[in-house]
Amino acid sequence: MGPAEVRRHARAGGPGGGPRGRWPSRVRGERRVRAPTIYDLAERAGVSIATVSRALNAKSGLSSATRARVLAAVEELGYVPNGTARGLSYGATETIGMVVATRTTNVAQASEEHVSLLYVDAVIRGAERSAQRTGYALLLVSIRPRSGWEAAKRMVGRTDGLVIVDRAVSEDAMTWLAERHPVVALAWESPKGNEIVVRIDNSDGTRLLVEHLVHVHGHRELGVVRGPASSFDAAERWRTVERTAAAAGARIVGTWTGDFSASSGERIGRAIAEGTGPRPRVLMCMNDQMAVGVLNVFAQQGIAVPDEVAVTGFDDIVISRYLRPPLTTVRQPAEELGATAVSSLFDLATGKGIPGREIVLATELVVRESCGCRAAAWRPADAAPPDGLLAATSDGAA
Amino acid sequence: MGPAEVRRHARAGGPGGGPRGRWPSRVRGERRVRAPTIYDLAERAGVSIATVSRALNAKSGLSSATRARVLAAVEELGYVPNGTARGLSYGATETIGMVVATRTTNVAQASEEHVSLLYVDAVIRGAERSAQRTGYALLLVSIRPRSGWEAAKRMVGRTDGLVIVDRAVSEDAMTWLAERHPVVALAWESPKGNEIVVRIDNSDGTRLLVEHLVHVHGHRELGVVRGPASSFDAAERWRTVERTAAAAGARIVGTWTGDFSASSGERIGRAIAEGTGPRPRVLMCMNDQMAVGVLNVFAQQGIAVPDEVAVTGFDDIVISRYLRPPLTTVRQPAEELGATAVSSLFDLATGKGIPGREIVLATELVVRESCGCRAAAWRPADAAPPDGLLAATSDGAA
DNA sequence: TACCATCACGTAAGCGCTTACTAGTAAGCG
DNA sequence: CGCTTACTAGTAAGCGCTTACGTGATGGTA
Repeated sequence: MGPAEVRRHARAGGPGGGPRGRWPSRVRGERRVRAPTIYDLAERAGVSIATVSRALNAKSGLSSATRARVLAAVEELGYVPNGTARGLSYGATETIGMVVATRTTNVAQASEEHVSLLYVDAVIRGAERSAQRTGYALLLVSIRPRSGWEAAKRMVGRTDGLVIVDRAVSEDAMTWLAERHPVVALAWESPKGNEIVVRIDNSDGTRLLVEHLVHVHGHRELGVVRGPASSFDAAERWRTVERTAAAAGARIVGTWTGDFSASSGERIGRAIAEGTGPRPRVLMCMNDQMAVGVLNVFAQQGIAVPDEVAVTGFDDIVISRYLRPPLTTVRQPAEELGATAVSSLFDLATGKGIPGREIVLATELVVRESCGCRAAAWRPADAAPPDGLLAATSDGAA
Repeated sequence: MGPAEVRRHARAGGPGGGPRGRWPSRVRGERRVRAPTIYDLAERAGVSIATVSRALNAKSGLSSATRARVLAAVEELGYVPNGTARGLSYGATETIGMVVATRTTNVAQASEEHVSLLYVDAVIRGAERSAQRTGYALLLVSIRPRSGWEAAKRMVGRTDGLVIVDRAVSEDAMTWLAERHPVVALAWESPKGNEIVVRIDNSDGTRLLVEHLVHVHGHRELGVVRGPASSFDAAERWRTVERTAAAAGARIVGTWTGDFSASSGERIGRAIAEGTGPRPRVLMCMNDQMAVGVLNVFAQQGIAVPDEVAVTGFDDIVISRYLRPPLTTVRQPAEELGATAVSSLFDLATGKGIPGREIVLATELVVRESCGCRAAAWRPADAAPPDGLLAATSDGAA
């Protein structure tokens, strides 16, 4: 076995290539060598590149001596496989794309918007965790309001599947994407095409919350802060409030419409505080962020929560438990949403997943104090359930 | 010019390849066609693949008629370039890797840890935003405590540069990485190798905070909740507290050591609340998360903040402004940190950046109410600066 | 009218890797 | 002792794209 001929076509400065990356290999005294390839490894170990590849990928049909020789060369040269080349050859990138929407580019507004991003951050984290478990990486791309979905399109050629979060693209775009790539949509209406939809059970959580307010606290008149008309979640929650309230014998005495942001909650809170009419005794906000805004204004205006007005939210974002009073809300399992999205993508890949399927995750009533319940004791970072009052599942049960 | 011969080497089921991805092209009735390549475009438009490539990349030397023909074919076929192939050929992936550390995998503990992740989330967001501006995507990888840095290593072969957040890898690993890839380290000590370090000015912010407590509120005795010994930030903040306190004529009357988590803050808060000795009148927590824990315990135990004990933090995480009382802290520009990291990476690429350089971002004192200042009025989502008392920059000034 | 830029496009090599196919060799068997 | 079988390892094609070179056609100039 003559030591394999190596160094093919002597890199005649032809097209493509050069050292790894377009990036200059030597900038201002920086020392960075050309990244070794399997050709270098092969030369070093005295084998062919096929053998190197087999050794690297732990394929069978190799003597352990040869394998050891190759792995030694890997150490000596500090070899790292070129994922791009691997992906091209192997036919899979081992990457999952995550497309999220960014509401604002405005830096001044950024800190305000942070609050609304907490939810997406959690989804991303869950997805990353799930992807990591199978050795995949997450390619993150955000889409600005007017920027179009070109960025999402480009992801098709760079990933093995796509997770679209929360209306980051239009319906047409979704269809286009799902026609040619495995796609999972989060918080989307029922699938029309190949995409798998993962969302939460808005109606169950909303129902539990309404029933808690009516049956435990005896409220018969509800105020509601609705979400934007464009939101599927907002619509579903509102529908359920109407239906459940009627069934439970309660009346809706006032509605306000926000856009899911904390500042819209503040606007509404101010309107209520400064209004002359009778205030509702309870204000159901259709998400936590608006509740945060309302709570802030009420604190400022000296309106006691929950004694004068009870306030509730929806989502259970991280900050809700740290508010004063801690916010009673419905937990939406954001991390699990992300994790489920990724595993559904894998299912789609292995043929186990059913295109066009819909997966609904359970929500959970989280009773804290803003509804009028009293925490009997504290547990780390959160309130214990009020003493015996409620039948519904409480916070931290998991 | 005879219409170019197309469809080379008739795909004889050879190695590699097949339709895009390892993923089956047809799962349970799902319709997904083989992704069109430039060969398909070339055939459709009646030109060669070189011409297609030139049209796609807006190169010159093409008649506008030909270009239009190619672009029409793109629309008709729904073509998306294969980023992997492009990356391999072009020599750049147009992707930036972001390596972050995950503290826990434990799902039950997850909600507790969320708080500590807020900071990293913000950094990621900033980086993504910055990358997006130049058409780059972010490849996100997290590293678990014991998982080793293999994942980071693999990123070298899949990205054009790496951002390492907050000690996600060891020093040796950092050196190894920086030797063969453009690397920016966040919250790292001074660079020893090629890496560029971006961090915040811990000492300036800490100094302002100490001086505020001493000169504005007249505190002469400070309690300090220190961070973990392993943290560079914690050490620097602590050093500055000691130095500045001495210079300002104040004494440190007690120190406790936490690990930067909210739960360690609760532990310490409990120890202080239940302890028999005299309580410090002010407690400087070296990050916000520990302050959150302290505040929670104090609320539970009926200790008035700031009247009995003033509490301060460091970081200005999102929730700090919504705590009761709103937390006085030092703002660390997390998003800017991420954005700066990415732009430094680009600088490194274009030769403008200096390897081994250190970039320090300014911090800002954020006076709210937990220090004893009183908000005169509220502004959206935050408190206005206390009336005339302070010289330091206040929150929301931007 | 011969010649030479210029333009528009085609040809083909090569990016680094995986893998089907092939070949050589040692062991097993009648 | 010739022949099959099982390993091990090499050869080369091909993944989809970019781009250095070539090559006709065109038009301008001497």
